[in-house]
Amino acid sequence: MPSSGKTRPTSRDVAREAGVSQASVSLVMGGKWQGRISAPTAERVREAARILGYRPNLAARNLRTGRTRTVLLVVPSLTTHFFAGVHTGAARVAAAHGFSIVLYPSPDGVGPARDPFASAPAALDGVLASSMAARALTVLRGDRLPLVMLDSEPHASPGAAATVNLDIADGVRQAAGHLLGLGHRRFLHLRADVPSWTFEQRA
DNA sequence: GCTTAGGGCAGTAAGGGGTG
DNA sequence: CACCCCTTACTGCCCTAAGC
Repeated sequence: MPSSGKTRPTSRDVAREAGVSQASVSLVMGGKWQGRISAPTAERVREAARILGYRPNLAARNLRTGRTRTVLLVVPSLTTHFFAGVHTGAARVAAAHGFSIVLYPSPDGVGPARDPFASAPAALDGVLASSMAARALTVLRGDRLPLVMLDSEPHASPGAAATVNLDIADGVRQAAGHLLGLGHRRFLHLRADVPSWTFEQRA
């Protein structure tokens, strides 16, 4: 049972329940026990954790590792299907790698995005920015946070670890070709009045 | 009012007991 | 002696209590 009236069991509680040290619990729960802990002992630890309802304390883990396994996703808008899709995909991939995504809307994708935390570099492990200008993220990421740019001008993000873009120009060419093939000859391009690399490519 | 000590929690390097 | 399995001791940062 959880010790000393606490509402939440700790790894020490699990260790006591399983009859092992706290370090062994850490190895088993972290999936790093193979070769260091016997299978029966690992199973005993897992069973004790299950009985107590133990879940690792993320604050303590972050304290020890100095990492938060949290990535900030910065998007210009929360009300379009495109960015909903970006978030869904990012969250799915992040979860598969043990990361979580914090969504942060920065309505002006060009101007500087404000830091939503007291210090983003202390609260985050990285920044994903969709359809933003890299310079808009200076305040957010400082000179430490890794940055991946989505849907952004490839050569205007010198600090980015990677840039992921759709082949917008070819997509528009194909769409135009399709319409031409259907016999259409006059087109209207209705575009947003926002200075954006994506819109320029599309135009 | 300021400083110091200690608690909280999980991760990990280093080390030790037991066995073949 | 080598290896397996596990423990010990320490670390990180922040907050609070205790002491001066």
